Amino acid sequence: MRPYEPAAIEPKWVARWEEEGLYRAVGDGARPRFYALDMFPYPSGDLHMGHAEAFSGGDAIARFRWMQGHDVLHPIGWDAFGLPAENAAIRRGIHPKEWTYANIDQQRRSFRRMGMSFDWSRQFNTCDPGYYRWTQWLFLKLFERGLAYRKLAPTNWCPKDQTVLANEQVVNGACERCGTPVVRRDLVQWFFRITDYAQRLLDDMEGLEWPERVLTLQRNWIGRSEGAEVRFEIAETGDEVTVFTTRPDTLWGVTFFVFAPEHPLVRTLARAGGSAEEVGALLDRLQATPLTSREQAESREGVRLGVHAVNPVNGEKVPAFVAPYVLMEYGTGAVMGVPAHDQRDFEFAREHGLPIRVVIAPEGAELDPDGMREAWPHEGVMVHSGPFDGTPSPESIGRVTAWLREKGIGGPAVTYRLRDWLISRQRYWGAPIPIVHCEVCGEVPVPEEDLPVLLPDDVDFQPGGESPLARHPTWKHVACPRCGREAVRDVDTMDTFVDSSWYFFRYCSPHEETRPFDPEAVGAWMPVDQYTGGIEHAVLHLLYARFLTKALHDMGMVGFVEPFRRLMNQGQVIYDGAAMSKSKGNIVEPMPIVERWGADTMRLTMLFAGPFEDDIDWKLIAPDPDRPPPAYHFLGRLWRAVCEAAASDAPEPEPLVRMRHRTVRVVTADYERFRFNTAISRMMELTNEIRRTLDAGGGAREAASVLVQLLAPMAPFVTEELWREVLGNEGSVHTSAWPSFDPELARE
RNA sequence: GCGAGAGUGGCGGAAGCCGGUAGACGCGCCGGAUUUAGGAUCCGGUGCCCGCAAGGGCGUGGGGGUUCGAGUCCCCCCUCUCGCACCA
Repeated sequence: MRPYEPAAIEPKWVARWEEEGLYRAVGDGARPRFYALDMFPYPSGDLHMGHAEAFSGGDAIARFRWMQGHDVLHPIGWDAFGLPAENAAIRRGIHPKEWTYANIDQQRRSFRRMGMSFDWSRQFNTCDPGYYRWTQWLFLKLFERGLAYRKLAPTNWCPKDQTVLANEQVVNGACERCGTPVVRRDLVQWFFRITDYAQRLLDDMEGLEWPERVLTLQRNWIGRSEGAEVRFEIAETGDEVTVFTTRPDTLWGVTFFVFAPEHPLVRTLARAGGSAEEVGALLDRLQATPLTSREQAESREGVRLGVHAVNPVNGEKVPAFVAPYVLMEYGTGAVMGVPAHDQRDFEFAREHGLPIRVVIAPEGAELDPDGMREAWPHEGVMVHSGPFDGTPSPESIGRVTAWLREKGIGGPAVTYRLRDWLISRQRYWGAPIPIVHCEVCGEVPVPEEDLPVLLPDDVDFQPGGESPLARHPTWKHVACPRCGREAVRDVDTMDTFVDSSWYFFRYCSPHEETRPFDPEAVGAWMPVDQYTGGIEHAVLHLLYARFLTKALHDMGMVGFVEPFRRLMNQGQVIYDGAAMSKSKGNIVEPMPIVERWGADTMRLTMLFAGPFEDDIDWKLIAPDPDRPPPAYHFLGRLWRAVCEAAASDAPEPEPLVRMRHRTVRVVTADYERFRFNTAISRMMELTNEIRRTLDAGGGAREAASVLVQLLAPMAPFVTEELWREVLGNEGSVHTSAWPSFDPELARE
């Protein structure tokens, strides 16, 4: 009997499978289609442990579906533009292009070595002009429909990376990529109008088979809030100011009024109220304050504007303030102050000596405003509220809202936390925004036939506050496409997340040269049946991709509104309780392990370590780097058992027959639910039973054959070698028909 | 604070929706066989406590409840992880 030697068998099969064209998606409709998608990798180096984990699971699903008779689309490509590659290239003193393509080559080699069942004929990189011309094309389509627009807005600026960031890319007030606290900058930037889709992004979650965690994250991020809007008037100037509130039932408790510092009326009202100097000083100070420290300061500072707001429900005049605790980005940028029933307003009132008026009373009790130590934000009965006295809480909000509408001073309103997606980047390594700025014509889209707007290679790409493209001597100077006068190109590039928000469409027809994708191919393959990737994209990529799909749907380009039917998140691979990182020096590389012990061992170890969505602590799983990871021993046992079983023609005893059928039943169900770990444990049991049977003189050929098939999606090499060379089958185990079971025999 | 999820041997983890011998499978450890040797292979043992043994007792974060029967269902509490966090 030959020993189990992964290094001797694995490379051989990589070559054979490619020769035989085993993993080409056909798309002829002869078999049911299955689109198995893995989040495409970012080429920042060789594959890491996270890739090994994610792709082991994604590949198992694709192979399982293949054996079940599906026509599987399992593509691969590279998310190749963006900051990390650019920063790494700068550190190494080489061109981002060179660095990126070298990494792609390396990752491609590693994927092949691992035996991934990708359809290599469909691969592409987002930094290739053949791809990004269509990213630019999509920008133009969004622009046409008013979904891409430019505005002056306060933005999150990363001082280290020298670019603006989207809200989704700011984590705890710091740059998602480098951890530097972001500062505020007012800049004219391009945005995608994702807020138009806020409600649909919420509603369409209903039909998604996604982990609850991810849906919750998206729901929170969109942050729908129901309430009312109410129009106040500024007594001294007659300006009308609308506020949003979730508690219209507390309107009779308003004792002051507050504007966000960025509110457009603040400076004029300050002048009108005689507080221009003091207010100006506050605004100047805030302008220089990083967003983070401003958000974290829970101070209740504020300045009296000197004007008053008129409460429309009772005509009372209350003093107006400007205060940093009110955010321009949420609601209308102005709020009514109800200290008795809102904690922030309570603190503000105490700080500034403002009256506290109780208008909601707890069941059968009174609140004493002077004795209150905090606001009372709970339900209760309305008091001191004119016509609404005695109205109990649950329905009071609706009644007051209806009344506001009748009186013409407000009405129901919904507000979302979601902000428009800022997509401009002041960096080199990205797709140029296909717009020309003309002094006469304004923002002029680059004509479709002139796409792509090529990213020039000869640029000093050091970040420097404005886009490096601006420093190129000639690139930006063009004739206006509309009037022919001298004009300049937009010098910013697009956020990498724009590139990745549509790549899954491209896979369906990757060689299209006259359009981004063939709608027919997209209609046939999509939505994606199974999407595998990390949870870190819960409110980034996954939200953007959903938005873009809906936009394409509205343009009549696709017939569905959700791109990913089913989503599976793998856990992280950590080491000794902490994330692997260069600074900690605890990085374990997957490829040396693959070279030494085999890809099958690597894959099976990942999948057996625990539930797919749970984190794996590599130190606990494989504490000694010089000893084989645990799955290696199992594969050796399997190898010997199958070799022995193949050599015997003795009849298979009934207990083994039953176990064989049972295993097929349970393992099939486990694959469907991504329960790789328990599937493997079942196969280990079958392996043990085969050994016992053989030792007792029984036969186990059929059981061994079934076992090899069941394991094939997770350990493609050893099973192929056993299937063809040991069990003597003609074709590949990976195109063999998934074993069936007799329900009678498969009973427990 | 709000939201989501989780607490099971020395360790990773099993015990589906719908209560039925808790700890499958594996790692580690202990003992044995084979071997020049082994980090190779094979066999046996391994939740905790008492006991030489037969056997007995205790066990799924804590407390209570429902039930013939609870890791699983209900109530209260504790701990941990992850999001969001001045969102009006």
